[in-house]
Amino acid sequence: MAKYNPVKVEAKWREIWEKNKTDSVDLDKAKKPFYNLMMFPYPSAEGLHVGNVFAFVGSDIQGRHKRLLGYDVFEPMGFDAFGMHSENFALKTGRHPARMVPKNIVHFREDQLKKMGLGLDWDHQVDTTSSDYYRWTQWMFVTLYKNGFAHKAKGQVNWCPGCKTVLAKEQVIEDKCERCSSVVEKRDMEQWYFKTTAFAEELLTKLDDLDWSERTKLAQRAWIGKSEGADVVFKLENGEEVTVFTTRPDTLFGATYMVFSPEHPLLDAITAPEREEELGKYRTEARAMSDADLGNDKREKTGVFTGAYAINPANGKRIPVWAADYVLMGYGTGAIMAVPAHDERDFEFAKKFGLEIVEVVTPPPGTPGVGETAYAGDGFLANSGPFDGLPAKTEGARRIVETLAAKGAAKFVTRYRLRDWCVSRQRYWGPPIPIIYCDKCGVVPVPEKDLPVELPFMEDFRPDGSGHSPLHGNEEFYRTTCPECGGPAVRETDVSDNFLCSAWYFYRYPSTDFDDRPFDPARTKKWLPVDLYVGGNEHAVLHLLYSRWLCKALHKAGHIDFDEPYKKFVAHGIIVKDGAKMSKSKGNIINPDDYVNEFGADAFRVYLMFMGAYLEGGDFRDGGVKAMKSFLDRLATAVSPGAGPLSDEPPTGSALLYVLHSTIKAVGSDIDRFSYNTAISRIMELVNHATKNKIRSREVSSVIIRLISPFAPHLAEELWEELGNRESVFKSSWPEHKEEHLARPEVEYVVQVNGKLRDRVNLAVGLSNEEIDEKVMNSPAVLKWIEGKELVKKIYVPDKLINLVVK
RNA sequence: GCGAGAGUGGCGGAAUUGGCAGACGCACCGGCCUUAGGAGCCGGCGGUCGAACAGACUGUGGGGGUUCAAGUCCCCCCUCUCGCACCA
Repeated sequence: MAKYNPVKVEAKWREIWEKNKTDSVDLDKAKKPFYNLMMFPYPSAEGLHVGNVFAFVGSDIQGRHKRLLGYDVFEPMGFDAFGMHSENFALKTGRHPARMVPKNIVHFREDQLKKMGLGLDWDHQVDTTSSDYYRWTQWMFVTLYKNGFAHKAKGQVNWCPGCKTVLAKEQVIEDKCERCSSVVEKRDMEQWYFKTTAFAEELLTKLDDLDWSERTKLAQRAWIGKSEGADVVFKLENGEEVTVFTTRPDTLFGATYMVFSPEHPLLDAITAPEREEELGKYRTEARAMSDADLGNDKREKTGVFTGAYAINPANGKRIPVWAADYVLMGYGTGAIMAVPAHDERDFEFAKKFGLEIVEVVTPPPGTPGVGETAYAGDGFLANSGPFDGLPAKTEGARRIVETLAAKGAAKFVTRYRLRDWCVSRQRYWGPPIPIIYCDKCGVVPVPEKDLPVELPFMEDFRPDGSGHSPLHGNEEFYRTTCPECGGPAVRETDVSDNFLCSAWYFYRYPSTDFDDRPFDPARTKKWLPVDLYVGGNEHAVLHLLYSRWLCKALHKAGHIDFDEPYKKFVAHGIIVKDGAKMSKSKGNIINPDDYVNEFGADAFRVYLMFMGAYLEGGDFRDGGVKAMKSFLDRLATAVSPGAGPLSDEPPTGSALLYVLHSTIKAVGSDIDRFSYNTAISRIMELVNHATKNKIRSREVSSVIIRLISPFAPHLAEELWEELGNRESVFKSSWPEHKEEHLARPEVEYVVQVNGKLRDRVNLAVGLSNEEIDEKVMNSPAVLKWIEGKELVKKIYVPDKLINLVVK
C-alpha cells in the first residue's frame, strides 16, 4: 500500500469499529478506568466548527494513547442543545428549535463527529434537550433548592435587550451579551439565584491543588476576587449609620470625606433639601450609563455633594458625604471612606473638588509627596493619634480595627467579587425551573416523582421582553395544582440557564442506562471525578467555575463523595486562519468537511495537531492538510508490506536502534505533555530515516504504526491489518523503548574556542578530560585558533562539549 | 492601570536543566523520472562577504548586564495577544 484512498479506508474502519464496538468500554468490569472528557458541543445548524475538531482530536489522542497503555478509557460525547445559541439561531431562520435541534444532532453525530476518527463510546451519549436528561437537570435544581443553595431574590440584574432575558454576570463580556453582543442594561427584577458565593473561599483555595492549566486557575482566581480588609461603621449626622469596606483600615485617620454610589438607597434619606435637585439629576445620568462607562477608570471623576456630613469614627472629625459614580453599588457596601492621600481615585476626586488631603502614612524618602500623587504603599503611621509610628499595613491596621471593634464600629472581613449565579432566563428553549407557587404553601419545589416538568411545544416561542418567559402565556402550562395541598397554583415560567445543563453532564454519561437516578452511586464511584478534561479556556469562569461549584454543592448535600469534578484540566489553544481570527464576516471560516472529504480525517487530524503547539493554538494554512496526506502516504510506503517485502529479522545496527527507541521515548513523553507537533515531527524523522536507509522491517513497521495510531487511527488500523494482525491496533500496546539502545558508544563533541564553534569531533562516551584533550587539542581546526595564545581555562561538558578559553 | 503569555528565516513553528539556533513541515531553487503533473525520488535553502558543498563575520523585537557559554538568567524599553478592570 503506497498511496491509500482515505475515503475508502476510513469508511471501512468506521464500519468495523462500530460493528465491533471497539471504542466502547464495559463500565462495570473495567479494571483501569480512565475518564477522558471533552467539552460537548452545541449542535449548531452551521455544523461542527474546526475549533471543536481541534479540541476533540487533541483530547482523543490522549484517550487513544491511554488505551494503548492499557487503560479502560471511557470517552463519551453528547450535545449541549438547550440555550440561547440554538434558540437565537432558530429565531433568525424562522425554524423551531424542537424541530431543528434533532436534525442538527443527527448531522453532527452521523456526518461529522463519526467521520473524525474519534474513539467515542456512542452507547452513552447525552442530549440536554431530551426529557430523560433535563428531568435530572431539574432534579439538580430541586436538590440545590432543598439544600439552601437556590433562592429567589430581587435585585439589580443584567438584562439583554437583544435576547430579552436576564444574564449571569459571567455572561456579560465588556458590558455586552456573550451571545448576541447587545449592550446589557441594568434592571431591578426578582430572579432565581444559585449561591455560588457560599463556596467562594473553597473555590479559591482548592485551585492550588488542582492539576489544571495555570491560565485557567488564574482566570478563576481573578474572578473570585478575594480581598481582605475591614468593615467600618460611620455615623451620619442625621443618626443613620453606614458601613464601608476598606482594604486599608490603617489609613482611617486620613479619611476626609465619604462617597456613596449614586444608586445607594440611603441617599434619599440623607440628602439636604437644597441639594436634592442637583443630586437627582446626577443620579439619573448615572443610571443611564452602562457598566462599561462606569467602569472606565480613565473617565474624569464626577460627583455631587449631598449636603450631609458623617463622623470619622477614628478621630471624630466631621467629614462631607458625596455621591459619585466612581463608587459602584455592586461591590462592597456601595459606600466608601475616601482617603485621598493614599488612594489614587480618591486623590483625583479630592483634587478636582478641593477636598482635604491628610497624609497618614509616611512614604519612604524619595517618594513623590502627597501634593502630587497618592501614596498607596506601606510605611509608618502619622497624624493618627495614638497609632503614630506603627507600621501601617500590619500592626497599624490591626490596632486601629481592634480599638474600633471594642466599640462595635469595625471588624476584619473578607470580601469576594464573585456574585451569586443568576439562573433564571425569560426564554423558551431551556429546562423549565421546577418550582410551583401556591398561595397557601408558598414556594414548592416539584416533587421528584413529578419530574420532568416537560417543556410544552409552543409554535410561537419568541421572547417578548415582558420580563416573563413565553411559557408565561401558556395557560395550560402555567396553571397547575399545588403538590402539597392540591389547591390551585402556578408554575415558575422561567427556564434555567443553559449552563446548569452543562454543569453536570459528565455525571450522566456513565449512568445513561439508569432511568431512575441522575447518576448511579457505584458507577460514579468508579469513574468520577473525571481523569482528564480538555477544552477551551473561554469557559474558565463560566462552565468550569459553575461545574466546580455544583460539585461542591452536591458534595455538601451528600450526593457524591468528592468535591472537585475534574482532576486534570488542560486548556487548548485557539486556531487562527492565516494569522487572523476566523469570522463569518471575513469569510475565512474553515469547514472541516471539505478537508475530510478531500484528504481524509487522518490527514486533517494530523495537520491540526502539527500546525502549532496544542496548548498555544496554531495558524491554519490551506496547503497543510495536503502536505500531511503526502506524509501519511510516505509513512504507508515505508511500513507497508504491500509496498515491498518486510524482513522478519529484528532490526539491528546501533544507529537504527537509537533512532527507533529515542523516537518511542520522545513521542510518548510529547503526547503526555500535549506537544503533538513535536511528536509528529519525531515520527516524520523516523519515517525519513527508514525511507532513506531503505529499512524494511516488520518490527520497525509495527512501532511506527502504533506511534502514529493516536493521530491517524484509520490509517494505522489499515496498516496494522496489512501487517497480519487480526485485532484492532488499539487493542495492542504502546511500544516500549529500551534504555540500552539510547546509550550510544560514540558521540559528537562540539569544540568551542572562546564560546565559538570551531570543530566537531566524534569521541567515545565517558572519556576523561585528559583523553578528550588528546583528541581535541591537536586538531588543525582547533590549533588554528589557539596557537600562540595563552590557554586560560578549559570547560568540559561530559559527552557534549568542550570550550577552550584563550587570551 | 493590574495580571499572564508571546515576539526566532519568505511562512507555520522546534530548541524539557544556560551548552551546536532554525528540528519537522510549507514555500522556493536545482536535478532525476515522466506524454503530462497540483504525483514521486535526490539535493539545496537565515543574512553578509566570497568562484567556492573553502572559510570568515553576523544573527532569536530594541538597549544594557551576568557567564567560559544566553533564544533561555537579570535590569530597562518597544510591540502584540489574552484575562481582569474606578473592586475601595
